[in-house]
Amino acid sequence: MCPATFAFDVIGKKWNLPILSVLTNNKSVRYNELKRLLPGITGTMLTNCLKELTEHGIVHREQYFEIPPRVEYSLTKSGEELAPIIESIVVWGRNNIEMLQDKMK
Amino acid sequence: MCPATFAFDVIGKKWNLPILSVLTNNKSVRYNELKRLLPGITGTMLTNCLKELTEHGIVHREQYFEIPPRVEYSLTKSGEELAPIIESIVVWGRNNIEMLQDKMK
DNA sequence: CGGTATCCTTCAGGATACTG
DNA sequence: CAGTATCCTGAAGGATACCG
Repeated sequence: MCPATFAFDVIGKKWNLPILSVLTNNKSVRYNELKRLLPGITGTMLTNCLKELTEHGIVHREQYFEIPPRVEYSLTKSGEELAPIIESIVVWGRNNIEMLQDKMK
Repeated sequence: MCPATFAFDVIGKKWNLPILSVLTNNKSVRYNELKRLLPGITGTMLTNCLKELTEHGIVHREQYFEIPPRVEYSLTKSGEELAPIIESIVVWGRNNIEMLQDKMK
């Protein structure tokens, strides 16, 4: 598969950027915490996305066998390399939305 | 709307990154040329995406009233600011896909 | 050439209930 | 707590035909 296609698929999934954004701003996040920080996401979607991101080596899943169970999600090395990109996307969004609003006036 | 949400929506649409990627590598592209450079896209989708990107001030549409008609699409100032981001996404994809393939071995 | 209009299909994503 | 399993809906996306 073409690297660009691979990257565009990862970046271009509805919930992936929001999830990665949360993980960029928090060292390690639990499942339900992640869900709380992502208003509108359903459990099914969160699970699917995390699974895919984990398989792609972008997110790390650490399971602690305690009662009650605890699972922590964090960025892998690959995921951390994505962090500055996500940051610049947010910055771009901030600049661009201002331009749009100026036009509306 | 939150700037991050706005940016994630733009970036997170299936065909937007591929389209912007083509426009990043070509100063100005015609409709059918764009379609040819994006294998798999349908006319409907290309039209919808271009319309939305134009409304968001990311893509510029220049119409020449000739016979036969000619329409050129290019990046606006906002769109050009996105170019380095797209480039770094592609670079990230190239590095990451290698890591994935190494794991498969 | 560069679309639009129309109708159709598929699957991403959602709701709910249940489990180790 | 952190999921699975199941079923379901709607909207993203596709195919086709036609138009300025």
